Parts: sequence; C-alpha cells; structure tokens
Amino acid sequence: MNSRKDAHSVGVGPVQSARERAYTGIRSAILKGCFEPGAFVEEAQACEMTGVSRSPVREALSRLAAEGYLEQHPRRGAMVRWLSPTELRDLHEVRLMVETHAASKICREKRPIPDTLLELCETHEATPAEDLLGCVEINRLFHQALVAAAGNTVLVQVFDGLQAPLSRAAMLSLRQGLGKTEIIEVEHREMVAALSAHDEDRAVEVIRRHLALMPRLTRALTA
Amino acid sequence: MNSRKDAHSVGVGPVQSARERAYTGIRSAILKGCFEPGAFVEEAQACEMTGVSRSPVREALSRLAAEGYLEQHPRRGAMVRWLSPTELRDLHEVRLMVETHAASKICREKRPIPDTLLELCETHEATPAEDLLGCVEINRLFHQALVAAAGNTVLVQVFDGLQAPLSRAAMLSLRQGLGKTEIIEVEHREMVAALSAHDEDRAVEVIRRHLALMPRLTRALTA
DNA sequence: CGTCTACGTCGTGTATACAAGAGAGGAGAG
DNA sequence: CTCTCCTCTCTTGTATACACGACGTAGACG
Repeated sequence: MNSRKDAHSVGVGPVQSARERAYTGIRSAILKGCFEPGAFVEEAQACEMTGVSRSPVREALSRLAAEGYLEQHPRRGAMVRWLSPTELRDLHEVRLMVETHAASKICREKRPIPDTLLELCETHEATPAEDLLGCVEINRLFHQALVAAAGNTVLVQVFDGLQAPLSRAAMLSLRQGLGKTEIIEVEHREMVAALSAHDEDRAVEVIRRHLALMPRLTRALTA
Repeated sequence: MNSRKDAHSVGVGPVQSARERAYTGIRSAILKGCFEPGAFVEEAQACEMTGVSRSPVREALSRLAAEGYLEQHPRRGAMVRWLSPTELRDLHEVRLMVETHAASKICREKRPIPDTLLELCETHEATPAEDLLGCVEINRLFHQALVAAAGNTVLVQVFDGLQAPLSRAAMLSLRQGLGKTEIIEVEHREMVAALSAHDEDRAVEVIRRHLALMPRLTRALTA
C-alpha cells in the first residue's frame, strides 16, 4: 500500500506530503461529522481513510489535538472534542470580544473596508438557501475577513482557533435544518455599512445583535 | 538506549510517557533560549536531549508547531519561531484586549477576587530582585490568575496561547537585565485593589498603563 | 444468580529501518 | 581566480515491527 509512490507516478502537482494528507483528511472527516462527539478516532481507521501509515497519522493527530479538534487520552486514543454548554457559551463570549475589538479598531483607525466583504454578501445572496454547507462557509469567510480587516494577524489567528471547536457545532446545526440565512445576509450588509461609515457604536451594536443569534443555534447540540 | 525501561525498573511514579518527556524537554529548551531564533531543532539532537526516539519527538514537534513555538518547513525541519516587530505589537494588542475584557467582566459581574492574586503579590515581594526567572514566572501566574478570575476557560486558553510566542521574548528580555520588578509589583497591587472594589474604569486604566510597559521591554529583541 | 478473576484480543506507544530530498564541499572548466 | 556542476553526506519523511496496557469476555466461585 504505497499510495505516495502511486501519486508520484501519476505525476500530479506538488505531491502533497503524507502528513498533510492525513491532517486534511482527518480534519475534514471531523468537520463533516463522520465521528460522533466523544468517539475515538482510531489510528488504523484513519490510516485506511487517508491512505498513509500510522507515523504521519499520529503526527496529524497531535497537531489536531493542539488545535482543539481532538482530546488525547493516554493509552486510549484521540477523542473528538465534546463541547459542554459552558464551553460553548465561553466560546461565543470570546468570539464576540474578538469581532467587537476588530470592528472598533477598524472604525477608530479609519481602516479601509476590503471589497471581499461586499463580494461575500453578493455571493451569499446568490447562493440558494438549500446549500447550507455553502452558506455556512460563506458566513465563516465573512467574519474572518471582518477580523482580518483590523490588520492584526494575531487576532485572526485567535479567531481561527475559536472556529476549530465551533465548526463542528456549525456543521451539525445546519444538519438540523437551522438555516435562517436571510437574516444573516441582511445583517452582514448592515455591518459593512456601519464599518464603511466608520461608525463605531453602530458597528459594535450590529455585531452584538448578530452574534446574539448564534448561541441559540448551537445550544441544542449540547443538550 | 531504552531509557523508558530504565525509568520503569527504577519504579518512579507515573512513568511519564516518552512523548510528554519530549514535549516538555524541547519546550523548556526553547524557553531557556538554548536555540537561536530562526535555528532549526534537529530531531536527532532532540532525541539525545530527551532520551527518546524520533517517533515521540516528531509528535512533540508537531504539537509545538501547532502551539506556535515552532514553524515547520517541509524537508527542512522545525524552526524556532521568530517574531517580527509587527507580530510582537499585534500580540501585545491582543493581550491587552484579553486582560481588559477579563477585568471588565470581573467588575461588571461583581466576581470575587481569588486569594491567589494577593498571594502572588506577597510572593513577588518576597522574591529577591536577582531571581529574574522567578519574577517572570510569578508575573505570568499573576496575569493568568487575573484572566482566570473572569470565569471563562476559553479566554484563559487564548491567553495561554499568546504566552507561547511571548515567553521567549520574556526570557530573553530578563537575560538582558531589563528587570524593574518593583514597579510591576506596585501596579499589581493597584490592580487587585481596583478589581476588589469592582471599579471597572480604574481597573482597565491600570491594566492599560501596566501593559504599556511591555512593548518597550521586548522591542529590543527584534531589532 | 451475581461477582470476581483470568485470559485473549485489540489499539496505542515506542523504536528502528529504509527512502528520498536538500545542502555542503570539492573538482573541473572558463 | 571564480563560477558551475556533480557527488556525497546528513537530515527529514514514511513505513513497519514489536511491546505494553486496556477493555471485553468467559469461566469459576461464593
């Protein structure tokens, strides 16, 4: 089972390393909800899934654990992280802090609003409501771009770090048909307007209101 | 070279796993400044240092990279992370945001101030100024306890994540004899007073002033 | 009938062997 | 003398073999 050689012989692009393939594969499997929360990701299973041996798989698992996707229990394995209601609440609080800070900074420093934000609104509008996966991804990109517009790379890293545990919740929430994407899109446009006007108070208020919706969406998952 | 067996035969405690030993060993070596910034941590070297084989070492390196201590370059190895002046500034900005948020929350929610904070002030006072390593550690614990007092575990995790890259800077700064611990201790007591009184404005102001000192301490490192 | 124990199986933890790329150093040509 | 190219070595990337611990199961004893 030397898939790497196979890939090489085919001659495709940069010949992604086995570790990268393991990382990407396991990560997307977790995000797609292939594992029940609290389930253990078995190494052999992950090997079969990604087509690499245990060495790169184990390195990927270490990385995923450090990033907050998994919890490693000695001699037991890597468990898909389970969020308690408290953690979920804390996560949302920190997220609100981060986005509020970004918005304030953008307004106070009169930073330019990247076109990406409006483009993502357009894309969101053009995406059919049935494509929940797409809508969630667009939503994520919108908020990430908003944070990035503050021009602080560390802040973006922190935001991404929050997404790791939240992403599972987001994926599961849409599986339960909790869409309501129209409101989201309207509020996104409102945010862009407030930010473009560098109206700090209004921007912060809109973000507060917008993010206040989230806990309700995800609460069901932990009950 | 079967150190694990040796440790087992001696019969010491929980027989720390090889991966944990590798992680701790490499991490503390980085913090102690055994590597020049930008230097590569060679696996063989790390094996020799920690007394384990490459498998656990590589897993530890993956984890350390995910935590921000190292940067992994394909086919080159793991490089000790180098902070640009911009990253350092961003890091301090986020840290200020986190601590400010914590202080505000403590005051607004009228949270009790744990005894730990005052105890750490006492300890700080009792520690001789020559023990720079001890002072830095006490300082770190103080700020961590402050953030923890806000009762949001995710916020604490974010704070710890910021410490990873900053810790190196802190270690190096004290090596250059940038002590001035007396001011720090006085301001810590001021913070505790403001927090105990649940005086939000004053607490935030003191923290702002206190953390404004940090960038100056670490700026020299990147120049 | 319940419980405790002993054994078997499965999965993780660790070490090592092998493969392949990157960098350094030397030799040759201009 | 310098620049380039080749080769050799060193390091990382990957796979696999072996060891140990944990859990499940079945059997025996109270």
